[in-house]
Amino acid sequence: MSDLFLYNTLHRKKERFEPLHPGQVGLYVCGPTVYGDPHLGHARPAITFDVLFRYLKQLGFNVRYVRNITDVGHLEHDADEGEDKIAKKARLEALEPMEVAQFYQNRYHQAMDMLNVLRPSIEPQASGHIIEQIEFIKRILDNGLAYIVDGSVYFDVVKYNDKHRYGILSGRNIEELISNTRSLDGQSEKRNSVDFALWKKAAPEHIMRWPSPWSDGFPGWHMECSAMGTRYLGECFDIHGGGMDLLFPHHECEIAQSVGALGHESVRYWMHNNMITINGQKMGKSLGNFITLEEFFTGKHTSLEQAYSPMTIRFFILQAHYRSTVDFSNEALQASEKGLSRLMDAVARLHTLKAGTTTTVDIRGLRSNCEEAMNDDLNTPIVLSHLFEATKVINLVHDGKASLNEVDLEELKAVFSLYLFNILGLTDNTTGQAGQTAGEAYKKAVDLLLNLRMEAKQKKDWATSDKIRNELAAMGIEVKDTKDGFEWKYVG
RNA sequence: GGUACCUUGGCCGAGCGGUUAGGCACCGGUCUGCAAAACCGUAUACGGCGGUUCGAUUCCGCCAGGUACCUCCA
Repeated sequence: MSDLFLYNTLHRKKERFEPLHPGQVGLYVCGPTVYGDPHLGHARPAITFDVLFRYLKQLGFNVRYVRNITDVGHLEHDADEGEDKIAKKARLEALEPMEVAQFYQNRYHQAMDMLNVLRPSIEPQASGHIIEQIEFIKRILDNGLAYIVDGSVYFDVVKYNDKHRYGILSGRNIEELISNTRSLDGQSEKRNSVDFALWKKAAPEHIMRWPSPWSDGFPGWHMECSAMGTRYLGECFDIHGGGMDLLFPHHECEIAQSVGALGHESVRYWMHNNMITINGQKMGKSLGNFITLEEFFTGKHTSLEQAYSPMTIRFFILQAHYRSTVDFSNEALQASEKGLSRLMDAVARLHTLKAGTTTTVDIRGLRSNCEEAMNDDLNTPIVLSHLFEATKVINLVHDGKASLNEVDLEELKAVFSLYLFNILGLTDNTTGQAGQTAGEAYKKAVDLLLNLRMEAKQKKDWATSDKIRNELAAMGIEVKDTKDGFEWKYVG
């Protein structure tokens, strides 16, 4: 079996993945800031790293997957006044900040569950790790790489850059950054524009605040990931993931903080998923062009021609490689919906196939082809293309135009189950929902009706036969006639 | 302005120095009481101009167009 290669943003190339400790993988991914409804942009990293998580486990690694919940910090852009997002939203809605954070965290979990994204091993909240963050800042201060101004603590990027290189991840150099950074209005306590806050003193009206050696305040933008990553995965760990938009400054600052506190880098492989675009432009909160996941699931958004199921969204995302941008459009989503349905129909059909005495089509390479694609930096579109090739085989066998022996048939079932369900995490929610809730009795009832229809057809009683089909269709049950019987599924 | 990336057939989207990606749509066919669906099959491509090479969509240069980051953002 070949080795797993992952694209490491730090070195801008694919590298063989070798964990720090054999058999163990530490994975950290930047999670959501819980101050708004989850949108399509949130789905991409969640699904990308969900697939990585699933695949690493499949490879036999013991994985600890940490994905944070940002419920404090993150200064707002016009907020040199020192107001953070959570607090601002809370005041608008006259709620406790933690109430707001909890609400959106729950919403996030709901959406992710629907997308069949597995929960991480640990999901730490920034607000629950203020002590760790303070300790982390202390270490940076002890190393002389931060300074205190009126109760706030800033990282001294210029000083850091004397000994280390600030910009190794994003490929920027500090001189250009200094000359190009727009000077923000108002006071700056920072010695240099490139410096960033480790701790911010809270303004009097600021309600999210914690005591610290320096002031009552809150941690800076980038601190939580360094502190919590170190806490749960150690001073050095394997993989850190997140969206490409976090590459700079967020991840660059994390590196500086870690080196500043620990004396060495923490992360061995940096992975970044690309953005989802809408009309060629990034779908983002700041641009106001995002569509929430709930809007996708219900179809209630002016840009949407219809509702799209969570699995359609998941499939749509997996059809592109995670490092490419994906352009959203109704057309593309509808194509995904049909493609997914074709795949799922084939799986359902697969379990009705009877083994033949001989095998006339070659499916031997399927498993290794899928594995090879996954090992090549998680090339999920290629995995899907192989599964579509196998779909063709299933259909041929179903039509009696090819046959598979017992061993090959079992292999085909095993590979589909492994890749489609376990690794890509797709589920069959077209037939699933009604079938699962109503159970076997419901299925048998439909089968009974359709058997009656078969009898009517044999008597050429087209009126009865059409009536059964049409009324079932009205209830959302789609009937397809086949050579020697029927197939049906609930389409809602 | 700085940095990085992208440009593939009607649409989406992989990939690679020489061999069919795949999906959706289209067209042709099979099946069918009808219809729908389903299934099978064919076709269409690599932004422009140069260069390297026996050969480039794939490597290099230039040009055009686009995107992202440089400010919170997945």
